[in-house]
Amino acid sequence: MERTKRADTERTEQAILRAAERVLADDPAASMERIAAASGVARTTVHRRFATRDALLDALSVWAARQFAAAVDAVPDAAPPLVELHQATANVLRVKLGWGFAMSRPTANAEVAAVHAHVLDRCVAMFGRARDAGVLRADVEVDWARRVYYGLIHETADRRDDTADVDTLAARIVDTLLHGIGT
Amino acid sequence: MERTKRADTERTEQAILRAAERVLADDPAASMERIAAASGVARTTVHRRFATRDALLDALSVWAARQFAAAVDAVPDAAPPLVELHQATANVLRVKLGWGFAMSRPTANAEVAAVHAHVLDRCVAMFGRARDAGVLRADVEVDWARRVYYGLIHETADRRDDTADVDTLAARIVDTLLHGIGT
DNA sequence: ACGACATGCATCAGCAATGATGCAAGTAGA
DNA sequence: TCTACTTGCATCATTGCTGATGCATGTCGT
Repeated sequence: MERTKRADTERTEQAILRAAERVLADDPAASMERIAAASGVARTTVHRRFATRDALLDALSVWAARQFAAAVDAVPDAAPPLVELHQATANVLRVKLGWGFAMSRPTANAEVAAVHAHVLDRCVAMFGRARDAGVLRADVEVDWARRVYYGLIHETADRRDDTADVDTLAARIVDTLLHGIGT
Repeated sequence: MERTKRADTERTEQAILRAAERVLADDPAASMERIAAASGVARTTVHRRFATRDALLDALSVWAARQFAAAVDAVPDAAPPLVELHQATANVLRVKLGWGFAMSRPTANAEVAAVHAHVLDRCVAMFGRARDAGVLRADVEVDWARRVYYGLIHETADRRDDTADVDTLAARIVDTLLHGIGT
């Protein structure tokens, strides 16, 4: 079923996906034409690689989801909660800085949904460990905690004019998440 | 230049704007057809009231911006920082829960830009007063504080399945903003 | 080097959304 | 009530996007 792809095919597909992310982040309604132009290929080539516009968006989401999963799964869950939190944040930021559009796009794709569910599980588990370790307040709803965390990451990843490195950004997120900005 | 509108014209325009918010929040690429249907008017009527699609989106943004400005300006800036913060949050939430799409949409409209700039000014001023009153840490960058604040409001307004009332939501936002979710 | 495959280009068909208009019926406001 | 305005309906033109295909040229992998 899965015949090995030729190297140039692979390169073309990557170029298209990267361009799609870039262009669509700027304008979610951008046409295939513009994506093709940004990829450096002809529009017909895009259609040959991705049968329909939906198929392209789907592939984009799947591609981003896989990197997302990899970033999350690369974090050792045996580390101390604070270390784990920082690592996870930094890893996710690294992916989200480059694939923000693809990662935020709602999709019906099963694999993407599975990844998000899996990440959510790990996130909740991580917060659970943090709470057990006394790092998190016990009276905060888990769902709200998670939303605040996602929100901070989103807010940080949205501005790529930030020149700070990923670890600095992650540190700021974790600090704000835990202590807020009040005295 | 500004002839007084007939009452039914006014009603129709309102209905269209409300429907547009509702429909576009669900699908930002929805057609005029769908918006018209949701408004309970014919598609041609929408075109009579708003010459082009852009004009409609623009009017929608302006309408939301005015309510936004009103919500912010209704907060007395002589109140104690914590009270002011809570009031502002609740007022903005009230508007944003119903006009989230229109308020988040990027636009080149001058009036909308002016409103956002004005709100930003008031926000920064409010944070300044809060800091002077010892409510905010002095070592936090103002811009980051503002982004976290906006992010929390956004995160809260995104889920209207929350049955909690606006004041409860605002209280949670302020608490999280100031103290985070850590111990 | 050779066969298989990918690409660019030109070109086509189809479609859905936009925007406009004339006309008859309804409604607001004085 | 009378006038001016608004609306719904039917209809049309235009436009921009999508998706497909045939052919010549170029590139990959063995």
